[in-house]
Amino acid sequence: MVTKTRKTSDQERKERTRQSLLAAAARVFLGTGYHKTVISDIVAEAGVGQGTFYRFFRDKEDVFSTLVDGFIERMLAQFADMSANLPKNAEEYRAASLAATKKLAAIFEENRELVLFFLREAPTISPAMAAKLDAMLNRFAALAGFYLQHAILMGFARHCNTEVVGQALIGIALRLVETWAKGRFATSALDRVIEEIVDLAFFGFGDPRMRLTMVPSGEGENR
Amino acid sequence: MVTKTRKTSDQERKERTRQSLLAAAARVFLGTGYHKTVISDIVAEAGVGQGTFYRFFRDKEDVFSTLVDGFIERMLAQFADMSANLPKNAEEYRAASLAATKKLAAIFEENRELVLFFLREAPTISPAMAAKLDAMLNRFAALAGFYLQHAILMGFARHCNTEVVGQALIGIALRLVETWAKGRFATSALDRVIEEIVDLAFFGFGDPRMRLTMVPSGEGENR
Amino acid sequence: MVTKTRKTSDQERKERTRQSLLAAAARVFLGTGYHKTVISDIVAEAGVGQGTFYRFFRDKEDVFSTLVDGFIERMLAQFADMSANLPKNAEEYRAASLAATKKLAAIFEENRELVLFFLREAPTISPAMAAKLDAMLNRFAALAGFYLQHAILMGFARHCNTEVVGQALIGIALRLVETWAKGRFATSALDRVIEEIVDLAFFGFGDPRMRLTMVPSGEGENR
Amino acid sequence: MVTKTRKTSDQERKERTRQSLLAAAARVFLGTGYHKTVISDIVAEAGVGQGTFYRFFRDKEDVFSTLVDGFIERMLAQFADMSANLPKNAEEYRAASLAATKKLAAIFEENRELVLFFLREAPTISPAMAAKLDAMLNRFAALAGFYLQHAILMGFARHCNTEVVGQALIGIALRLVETWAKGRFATSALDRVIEEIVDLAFFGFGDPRMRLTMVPSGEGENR
DNA sequence: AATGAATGAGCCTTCATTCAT
DNA sequence: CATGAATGAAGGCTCATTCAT
Repeated sequence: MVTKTRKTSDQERKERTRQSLLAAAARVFLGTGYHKTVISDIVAEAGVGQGTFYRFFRDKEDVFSTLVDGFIERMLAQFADMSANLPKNAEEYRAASLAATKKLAAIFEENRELVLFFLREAPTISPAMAAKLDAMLNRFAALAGFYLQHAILMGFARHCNTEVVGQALIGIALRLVETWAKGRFATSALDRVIEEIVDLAFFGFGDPRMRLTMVPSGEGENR
Repeated sequence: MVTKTRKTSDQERKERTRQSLLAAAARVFLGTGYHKTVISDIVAEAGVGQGTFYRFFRDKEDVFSTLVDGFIERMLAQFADMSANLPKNAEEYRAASLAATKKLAAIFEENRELVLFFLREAPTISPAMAAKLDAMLNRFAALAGFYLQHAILMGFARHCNTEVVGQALIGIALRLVETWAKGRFATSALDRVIEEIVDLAFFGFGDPRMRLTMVPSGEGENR
Repeated sequence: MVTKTRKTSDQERKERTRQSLLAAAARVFLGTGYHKTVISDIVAEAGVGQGTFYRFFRDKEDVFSTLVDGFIERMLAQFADMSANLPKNAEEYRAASLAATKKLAAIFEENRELVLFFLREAPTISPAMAAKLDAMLNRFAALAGFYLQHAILMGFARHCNTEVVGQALIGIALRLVETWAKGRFATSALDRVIEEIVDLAFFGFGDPRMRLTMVPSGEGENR
Repeated sequence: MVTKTRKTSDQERKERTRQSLLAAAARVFLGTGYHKTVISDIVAEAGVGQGTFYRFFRDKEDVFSTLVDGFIERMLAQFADMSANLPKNAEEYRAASLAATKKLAAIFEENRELVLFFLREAPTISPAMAAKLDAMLNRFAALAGFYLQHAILMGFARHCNTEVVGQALIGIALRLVETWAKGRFATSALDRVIEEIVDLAFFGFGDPRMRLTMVPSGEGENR
């Protein structure tokens, strides 16, 4: 007779197996790369039987997808509350931008390998997976664009195409993540790099004196 | 005895075969993706026998690598002469940046699929291929950094970490390439997008009035 | 959960599969020759799937090697106890030689094809395999040499280079095995052939009267 | 117009090509082993085109066979005259045996690698090739048997099965060739080894005193 | 006659997937 | 439910052989 407790423990054991498969898959994927990973690597790493894999996942893409979904979920959760309090002035805006960037960097530091792996491999796995990555990046781009839009409306950012700039900011982040991971910028502390690019985003690299003449709507400046 | 004409025509035939394999490989890679492509796809597309492939290439990676080398070579050739005449003032600098970006965009437009393919797949193919892509991007980043450095010395760019900014600019370019390819920015013309990001690079998105207070050396501006 | 019985029966099934592959390999090797045999012949003969072969053996040489190791092991086991009781006089020595030769012949009769196959093919398969055969033959040669040495010391064999003679005896055995297998000596019974060569080994074919003059230490004989 | 000289030189060139293919094949076979040798190795070694091979030989076995035929022919030529003068007494018989063995050894020394190669590989190449080797060895065995028969008839060899002993002698030769080639017997000079085995053949290793009692027809000895 | 580019049959090997226990 | 033995489809690669030049 199957008691309720028995059922529960069965359930729990099953879930534990599933988790160890997921964890094993993550480790193997990171070490070997998605395309070179074979199912038997995963089950060996997880210490379960070959057939067990198929009780939980359809195939390699399925387990990858599951892993990725979890990651994206955690990722977006971190920024879910961000839209709650919008900056009220330029100072706050810059501070919020700096904070958001640092938060992003922190998340990246914690998940360094997984992030890089996902960014690099997702586009080559399947259209579905590529779309998932794309959707995530676009959400971030849209978020940045939304803040920028707000700043423009509030008058503490100049008028610009927020869609383009939003994507550009994501591009900066992605490239710096890659470069940072490869150990370039060795001399600069991460915080310095972040400030550097926030400055870039706010002020560009142009000489301040130049812009007086170059920006059409320049009359506001030389008051 | 082998006549000279015989040898020449053999040589030519061989080269034609090689080229048709390369072209076929490019087409198949783009359509199917590197990892899902099998050699028999390529030879079928090229209309040659299976064994013929191995007369020219060691394996799939070899043909990919050959394709990529050709592309990188053409790419760098386009920018080889750029360092010849450095901009002499801010105006020229901005014009040169705009021109370079447009040139890059034009090259991309011509090789749209190959570029995207290389950017996406290279990191997952092999460490060697990843290194090749990385090297190319770093060269561009260094080039941008070098120009920026020159501008700073000339006094028409503000002082900043040229290494970081160089990479950031590459990031912007990569992300916009991706986004553009997916048909976003549908409403904006390519030229507008380019101007937008060159402006971003020069001036940031910060409100010009803001920087008066935020940039320490701001007094130079409102004299 | 895996029960102990499950594990046991799995183990047994696996071993049975392995054995049927080994047996099939032996049959196919003998019929087709090592070099012309292909893996698919073996699996077809064994009645298992193509992939199954690779669960047990690395390649063709591996299965051959396994087969050979088993054979050598059985072979040497037969002669392991031989050194226990050394002959105490010439009579015993001759009897022991006859017995050993007959035993060898019996083993050969039982494994006729495998022996011939191994003798013929091993040298062409790989240096490792050639060395294995060589080692086995040298062990037999050394064994024969050792007995001869003992006989010389005991005074019932004339002094000679035991190393050379040991190898010569192996040579005789090998050649007769080959010839016998081909059905020559059809008229003579195996036992007669064996006696013939034991006599050859003991007395040579020279006329007894001749040796009186030819052997330097001949004075012992015509007392 | 094709002159006679033109024809001749064409003929000669063709023959030279054929010879260089044969020589190249021999070198490659010895270095690589028959089974691992591929046609392209041979043509590369010979410095001719791939197709040229097929103008002279049907396939790999054909060229091997040609090589072997030449070798056997030369081999047998060396012993063709031997039957001319048969030994007239035991002394001559022994001397002739020694001489023949030394001649054999000399031939072997000159063609060491080719001989070993042929002995080892022939049985695994095809039944036809195995038969060729077998036939050659049997001819030698028959030759030895014939001499022995003659000696028996003349009364300077004891009565024995000449067929068996003939093969046994070949066996001794083959085994010593193998062993000698591997560098064993390092201490003994070749001539000593040869004398050793001729003695073995004539007298066996048995103690001369023993045979008085053991050979049934022993009374003839101590007359 | 000689060449060597091209070919494709054929073998090896891997690995996702099934299924009896 | 978990297992792992067994499978065979699929793809890589080699190399003997052909044939246009």
